[in-house]
This record gives sequence, structure tokens and C-alpha cells, in this order.
Amino acid sequence: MRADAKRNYDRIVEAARELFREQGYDASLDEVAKRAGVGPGTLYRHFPKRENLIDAILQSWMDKVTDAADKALAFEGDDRALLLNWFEEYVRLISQHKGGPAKITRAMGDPESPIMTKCQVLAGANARVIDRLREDGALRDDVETLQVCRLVGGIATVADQSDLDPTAVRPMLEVVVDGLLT
Amino acid sequence: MRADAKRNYDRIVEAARELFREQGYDASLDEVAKRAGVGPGTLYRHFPKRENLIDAILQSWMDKVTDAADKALAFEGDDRALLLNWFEEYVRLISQHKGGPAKITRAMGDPESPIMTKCQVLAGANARVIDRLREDGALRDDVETLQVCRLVGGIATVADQSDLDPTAVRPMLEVVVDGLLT
DNA sequence: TTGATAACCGGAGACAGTCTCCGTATCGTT
DNA sequence: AACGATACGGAGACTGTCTCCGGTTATCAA
Repeated sequence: MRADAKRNYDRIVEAARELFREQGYDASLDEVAKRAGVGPGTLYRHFPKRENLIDAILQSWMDKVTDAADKALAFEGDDRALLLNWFEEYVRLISQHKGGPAKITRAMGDPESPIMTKCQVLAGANARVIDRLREDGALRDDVETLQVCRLVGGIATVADQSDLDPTAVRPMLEVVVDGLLT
Repeated sequence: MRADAKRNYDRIVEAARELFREQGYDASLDEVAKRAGVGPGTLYRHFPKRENLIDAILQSWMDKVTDAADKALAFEGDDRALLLNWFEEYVRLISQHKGGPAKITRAMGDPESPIMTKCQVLAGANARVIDRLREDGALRDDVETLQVCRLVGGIATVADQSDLDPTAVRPMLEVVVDGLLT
């Protein structure tokens, strides 16, 4: 990769990170290009689809995800509190940008999506927590981890789209937790 | 209302119903106008926002909703099956058009939305079922009906956006049901 | 250093969707 | 028939997506 190309690449990612934080994942890409000081052509060559850009932004995000799963597993307390904490963290992780919950949850099962690998990391982190509880015999025996991602992702999606605050999300997560535990 | 105005109004609603069924609630409104054989101006005068058009389409839908709630309450069987059946029906009701679950669930709590009253009917139908179970003492005591709508709406939303079939939705609803019952 | 060349840039503009404005046409009434 | 009120419709402004290609720049070999 040529030096100037890399420079532009980085500036675009930085500009996107900024604008997406302000306006969510649906912000105008031409506006991103403008902020990065490049033409639209340059942006679309590096990132043919919006999701390629989101993918680049989520690069550092993966560490946060695995860290969060580690912390959840290290939790000292009963299974219910552990799972509830993890779900709250899960929601927080995918809700950092407006439009994130829907985008990430949909990409979870879509092999065509450029952010699929990132979502796999999230799904993997979730699986670690779920499997741990399953081994303890604390879980219903028929739960699939992808289902869990969709359930929690669904709650995060409505919360995101209805501008609910975390206080309103918690009781919904409690219902899911109670439904999952034996 | 002038005769020609009413005629156009009806043609637009009919065209919209048709196109939305084919392409979902995000279909082009100019295309709706074209199919109805009117100019865009005419469409936007009758329906300033997309949701006004959706509102008109949902007119007949309200009957289906109350009917479904009646049927659910007339169900002979245990509480779990009753609630599960109702939730499946709820999902079906809001999933008739692509994009429906998200739109309806969001409008549920938005006083500005033109389809709010329609959503109230749905929320009311759900409340009847929930209250009946609450009176039977079958429910956790802290459940709010709006929360239930959001939970089930969230599941329907992810299912809609990920093109899941009802088979995949059922187990998720079961988790919610089990989390809600005592 | 210089020149060749492959890689890259950027912006004009095609395209699609939303929505408005206003000159024109139609309705309903007197 | 004539008039005022009402409604029509399409040109076009605006926004966002995405492409194409003439011009520029980095890189490297000589």
C-alpha cells in the first residue's frame, strides 16, 4: 500500500469514527469524505460498502469485547447476576453508535456482511459465557448461543430505535435471563 | 372532501398496500404515486409523511388485532401455551410487511407518530392478555405491558431484518414466556 | 537525478428518493 | 354558465449513493 493511500485510509477511518459517533451509522458517507479532506471516489475505493468502513472502525472494538467477556467470567456471584451483568455489557458494547444494534445483530447471520468476522468475535465471547453456565447446569438445555445473541440484540435494537435509557432495558434483560436459567 | 380527492386518496392507499406488500414499508413513495396514477404532489398532500400512509393501510388491521386477542383469551389450555400462542400471533400481526416490526414497535412510545393510535390498539390487545394472566397469578408481579410489547417486538424486529422463519422465532418466544411466568 | 509506470486522487455527474411550489384543471354551487 | 374553492401534477430543488476517468503522485530502476 502506497504511503499516501495509507494516509488517506487512516484519515477516512478517523473522520468516520467521529461522524458516526455524532450521528450514528447512517451518517452521510460524502460528509465523511469531506471531513477527511478526500473526494468521494477515494472513500469508495477504500471502502466499497458502508459496512467496510464500519468494519475498520470496529477493529479496536474486538479487544473490548473479549475483555468484557473475561470480566464477566471472573465475576464472583450467582449465575443470575453474572448473566445479567454480561447482557448489560453486551447491550452497551453494541449500542455505542446509533444504528449499531440492528446492524451488528443482522450481520451476525449474514455471510455476505463485511463485518461478519467482527460479529463472530462477539458471538464467541457470548458463547464463552453461555457455555460456562451450561457446564454449571444452570441453563436450560436447549438454548443456542446465536439465539441468545438475537434475543439480547433485539432488546438493544428496540432500545436504540426508541431512545430508551439503560434503566428501561434492565427489566427486559431480567425477563430473558429468568427465561434462560433453569 | 371533494369527489376526485377521495377517489385519488383511495387509489393511493390501494397502490401503497400493494407495493408495501411486495417491497415492504421502505418502498419508494414516488413509485406508489406512479402506480396510483397520480403526481407526487397529490400523494404528499394527502399523506405528508410515510407513516400517514401506513396509518391508512393499518385501518382494517385493527380489527384483526382485536380478533386475535379475543381468540387468544378464548384459548383452552394452560397459561404457558396461551401466552406462547398469543406472542406468535403478535409477531405475525406486526410482521405482515417487511419493516413493520421496527416501525410499529418504535411508534409504540412515540406520541408524534401518526400510527400511534393504531399501536395503542395493539398495546391494548396485549394488555388484555397480560392482565388476564396477571389476575390468574400466573405472571411475575413486576411486568409492564409496554415492556412485553418491546420484548416481543424486538424479537420480531431481528427476525424481520435477518429473514428468519417462524421456526427460528418460536424458541426465542419460549424464553420470554418462561421468563414472564412465575 | 531522472524518467517510466503503476497506483492513487478527486470531483463532476449519473442516478434514485424525498418533498415543494405553483400554474392549471376540476368540482360543486349559485 | 360562471365563479370561487379545492385539488391536481409535474418540474425541479435537495440530499445521499456511487462511478468514471483525466490528471497527479509515489516509487523504483537505471
